[in-house]
Amino acid sequence: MTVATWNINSVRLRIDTVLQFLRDAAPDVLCLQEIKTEDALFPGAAFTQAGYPHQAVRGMKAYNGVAIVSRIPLTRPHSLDWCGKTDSRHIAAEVAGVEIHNFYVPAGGDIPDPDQNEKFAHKLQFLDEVTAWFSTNRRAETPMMLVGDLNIAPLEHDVWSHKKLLDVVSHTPIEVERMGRWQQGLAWVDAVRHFVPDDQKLYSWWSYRAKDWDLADKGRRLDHVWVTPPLKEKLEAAEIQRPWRGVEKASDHVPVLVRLAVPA
DNA sequence: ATGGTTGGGGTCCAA
Repeated sequence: MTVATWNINSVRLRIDTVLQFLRDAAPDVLCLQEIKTEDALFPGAAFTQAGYPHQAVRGMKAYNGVAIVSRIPLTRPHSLDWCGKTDSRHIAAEVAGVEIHNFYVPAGGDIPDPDQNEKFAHKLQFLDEVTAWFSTNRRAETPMMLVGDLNIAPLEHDVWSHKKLLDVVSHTPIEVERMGRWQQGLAWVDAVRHFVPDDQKLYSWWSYRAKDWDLADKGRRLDHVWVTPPLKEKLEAAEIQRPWRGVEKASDHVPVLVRLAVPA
């Protein structure tokens, strides 16, 4: 089974690009974030026509929104709310005996101080709530995947300059530490770093604001795929597909793919 | 230190 995750930054605007990706990469499951549409306007028919009829969508108007589309049957779809908000940042379902959790973690605004910036406070609370939820409701022995735009680049070489980004939201020690607790809670394995050494630069996002994103290459690895220990020995490959950042009208994120030795 | 770009919805907010 191959699972992909992609922050698409409007699924309606980029539906043709996504369909091209599905033809090109042919994942069994695609998890999307920032679909930026209410459920009624989600392009479900286009995905069905492309061979992905099994779908779980949690959208809202204009902001956020997550979805899972699959070639193979998807059961037990459910979405959870966090921090007392109904802002469409989580959806989960079971595919081929694996429970997949798809997250869009709050970006956290600009100021890395929860007392001055309520968006950063929200991000930290969100991380604490999901950590507590998994420790209460799930076990590390259960085969699960956790994917999505987690809006944190935890390792030194998950950003273009560790020193320059220490005070930049997405790479501050406070949120990296929070993310570490989340990961350690169920002994989640970083499926991409499983294949790529920690001292090698790895990015999944490049700002729209850079003059030449490719040349400057000031990226961050904000998009992640984690698996619980029973799936660790089943990991076969992982890939971050950088070329999608260079297409016409690209998302600022690129897809991340992980292949598992699990029959689809 | 500053400003740079994009998307959605509606004349600004979030990233």
